Amino acid sequence: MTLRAVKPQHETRTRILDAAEELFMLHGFEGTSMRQLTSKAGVNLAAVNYHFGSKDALIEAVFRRRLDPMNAARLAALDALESAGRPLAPEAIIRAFIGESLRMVEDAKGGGRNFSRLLGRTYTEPAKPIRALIGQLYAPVMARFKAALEQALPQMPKEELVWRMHFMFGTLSYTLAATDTVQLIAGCKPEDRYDARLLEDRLAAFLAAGLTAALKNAVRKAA
Amino acid sequence: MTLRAVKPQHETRTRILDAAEELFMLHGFEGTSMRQLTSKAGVNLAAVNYHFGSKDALIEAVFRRRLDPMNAARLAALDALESAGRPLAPEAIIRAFIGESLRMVEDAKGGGRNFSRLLGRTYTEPAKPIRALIGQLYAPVMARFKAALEQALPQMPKEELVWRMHFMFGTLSYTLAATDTVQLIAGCKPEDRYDARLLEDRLAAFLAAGLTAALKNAVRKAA
DNA sequence: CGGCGGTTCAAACGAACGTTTGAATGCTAG
DNA sequence: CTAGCATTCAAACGTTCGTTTGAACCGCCG
Repeated sequence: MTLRAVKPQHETRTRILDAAEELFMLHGFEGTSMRQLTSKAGVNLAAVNYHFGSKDALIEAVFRRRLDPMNAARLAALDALESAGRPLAPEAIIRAFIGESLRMVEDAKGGGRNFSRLLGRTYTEPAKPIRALIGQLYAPVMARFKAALEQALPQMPKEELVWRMHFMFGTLSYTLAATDTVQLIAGCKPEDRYDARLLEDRLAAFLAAGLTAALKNAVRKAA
Repeated sequence: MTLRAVKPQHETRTRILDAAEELFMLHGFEGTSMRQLTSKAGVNLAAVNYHFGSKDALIEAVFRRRLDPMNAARLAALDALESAGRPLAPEAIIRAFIGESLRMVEDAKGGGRNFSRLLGRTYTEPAKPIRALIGQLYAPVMARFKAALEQALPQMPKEELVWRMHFMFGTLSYTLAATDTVQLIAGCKPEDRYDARLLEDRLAAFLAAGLTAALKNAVRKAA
């Protein structure tokens, strides 16, 4: 509990979390073994069970370390918007949501890029405990942003809005997870892939247009 | 090679493929064991190695069974469009691409729904051999649709189009993979989730608006 | 200086992994 | 009827899995 304790006290934990972040991203949870993980982290095999209790508890810790602050930042950004001017543009709300996560992609040094891709692929992970965890961590943010969008688009049928939000999260999560897939389409070098500012502009324009698209007849009838 | 051979000759293969489709979707490739898989399929443990050679070869077979016909159907749909009228609307091109996959989601009985979700989560799978397989299976379709969109949107910078196509595939794959996540946003019952017609209308409207959105200043400068 | 909590370590636990084997099975062709 | 072939089967292969154990190590406080 003195000088030395302050730094290395959690150094092993941090090294484990960083290694887990990268390996989970690369091979999935079930595809990553404790032996790979502890080996990459440079710690003893038993360290994970000592510090976290189990592999499942480690998974939760990996998500909480980044997701809690990120969602807090999203809510703060929305707070700032709402406290300023009255009528919120849909695109401003979208930027409040995606900005924080895209900035994380840029942070390759701090491991944010690994986590971004991990998070992106986790959205499509159907394993029950993980879905439950993600749902729990996201519920408050989801509710706030849904309310904000409902207010910004009062004429949109609620059900249509739900679907369009679903599409938006899909686009974002895929963008986070598979930035490299652009090459499959382009067939060329990446260039500015990690310029968060530019990517946010591109994505915000795309999403805002989709979100505020005119209603089709069939859809309007179903509502 | 006579009567009996026609049906049950490949019945074991089919049962394995169906079980693999569902289990890979639920637990991923590395998370699915041969023992679960053969047990669910109701076949002997050795059957997979006998009929397919290895687990990896089974994975490839699972994708080829559905993806080859689906991409052929996409190309056929685009052919039909191009042979008819000259100027193609972007939304028509989009529908040619997404229609076939959304119709597969509806086919819960034939296992198409399982495969849809498997496919959706595979887009964010970074494992090298799988990315290579997917890339190989999709390359021709990607090239054709990219060319069609370039022709339909001649004024759009090539690089911006690449990104918007990336966003589109992301939205589609997420929609296929995580149809249940709508509940996270809506917090209510699913209702018409599997009405492919309605879903295609919603998605096509969203994507067409995003694809043809006005260019932002920053983005235009970068191009 | 002695020992005490927090941490690391090598070693081992039983269970489950993908794959292989060689004998049994059942239909087909001669 | 029988020889032959594709398929199925139970059993075992060696390896790796997540977790547990008990001893060693360390800097700090009494």
